[in-house]
Amino acid sequence: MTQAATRDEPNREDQRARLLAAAEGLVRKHGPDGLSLRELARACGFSTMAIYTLFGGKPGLMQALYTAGFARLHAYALAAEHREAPLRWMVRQMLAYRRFALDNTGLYRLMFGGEKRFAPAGRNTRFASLAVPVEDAYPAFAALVDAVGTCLAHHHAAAPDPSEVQDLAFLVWGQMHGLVGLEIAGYAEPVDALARYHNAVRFICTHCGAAAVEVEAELAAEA
Amino acid sequence: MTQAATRDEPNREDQRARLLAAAEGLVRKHGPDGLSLRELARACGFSTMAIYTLFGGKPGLMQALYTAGFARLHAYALAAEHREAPLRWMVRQMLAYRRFALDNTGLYRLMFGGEKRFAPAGRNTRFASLAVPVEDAYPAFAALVDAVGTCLAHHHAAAPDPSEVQDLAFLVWGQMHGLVGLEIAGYAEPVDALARYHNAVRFICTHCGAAAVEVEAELAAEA
DNA sequence: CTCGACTCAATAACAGTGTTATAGCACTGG
DNA sequence: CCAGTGCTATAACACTGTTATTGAGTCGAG
Repeated sequence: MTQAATRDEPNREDQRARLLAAAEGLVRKHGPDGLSLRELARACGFSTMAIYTLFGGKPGLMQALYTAGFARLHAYALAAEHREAPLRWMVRQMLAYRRFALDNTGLYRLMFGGEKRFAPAGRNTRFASLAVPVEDAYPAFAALVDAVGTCLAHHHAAAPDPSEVQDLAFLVWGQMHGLVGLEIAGYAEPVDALARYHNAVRFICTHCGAAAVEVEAELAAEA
Repeated sequence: MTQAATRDEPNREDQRARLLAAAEGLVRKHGPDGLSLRELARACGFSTMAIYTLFGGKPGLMQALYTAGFARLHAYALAAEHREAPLRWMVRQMLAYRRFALDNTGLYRLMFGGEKRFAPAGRNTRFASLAVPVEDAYPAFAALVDAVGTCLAHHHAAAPDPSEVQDLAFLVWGQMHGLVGLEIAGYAEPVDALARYHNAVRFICTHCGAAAVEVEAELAAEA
């Protein structure tokens, strides 16, 4: 049977978690491409092979970091939720996105760097379920769509068209991702980047129908 | 004297150009991180050492690709210039940005991937002039500022505040970079990405004061 | 023309990477 | 208690960027 010697399951999960945490630290320090399996194994006291049995190799590890990153981004988005005040929700949502990116630069670059989604190199069949999942990004994006939709509905009389909400949410995502990406890549001093990000928030919120003074008040409240 | 044996200068420049072109091809195929000095040297018939004498090592080569990339982006921007019709200029400028990114995905990722700007690893003093030049990006950005400024001035009565133009141009850059980055990273099908990019063009141009039908006409003309 | 000096390119070596093959350990099921 | 199996550690392979060394070639001075 394949179930023969599963050993203690919780131990396996703990090891995975420890490796993932350490890997995230290394990615934070050296960037997504500076992650070395040997250094990671040394830092955790394991051998290099443990990573292969637990993740199936480096692509599997990257994949795990990828999904963990989107889970955390989703958590940031949920923490910013504020259904009773749609405008505040919107502002907090946008600021939370940038905060996530700046707090987790390594993960962010790994998620959006455009690597061909970590296709495994070897012929290991056990971890063939990798390579593809853009869908990990969906929950975080759905939260953004939610915020944009309620904000639009709150400031306009008629309920907005769902596809229009999707389109606008994607534009907002693009705006946030672009500014944050430029900031991370070093094309703006942090103070300028913050001011420009605030400009983007103003830009989008007023487009949603919010009054300029209200937006300013929310920005001041979140500062 | 240091001028002793400069050998034939044009030959050196030719070799640099050949290596750069081949390197760009490899970056296009394998991504910025998949560039191998040995493979590059093999493809050009040189030895690995030639890259060291001509570029000072891999960081120097990356740096050369970086500046070449921004020169080409600037060329795309200049080709989109259309001073007599500010709105058309604006639309063409934005579309040219995306076209550049899609035509030169490898270079684009190298330019905006956020690598710590190619600091040389060894203690080679001859190529110490590397690491820093964010300024390579300036000409391309200046062209964008120019387009945004004249478009704003054309659709508004009073001449716009220069700093306001700069801020808006940076927002536009962020919007373009974000959408293109998401597209390159695989977060949108090409057809959806194009439609959303068009949405961004509409969004920004109408914000500049252009009439919706005019923008639509320009988009149709450029299709 | 000849010879020293100097630059550059090619070979090979070093430290590092991901991955794989081989062997050994620790454990469970009978 | 023993066979069998999953997991790990050691070592090897092919590859990377970088550096040291060697050898070939060119230049200018005497």
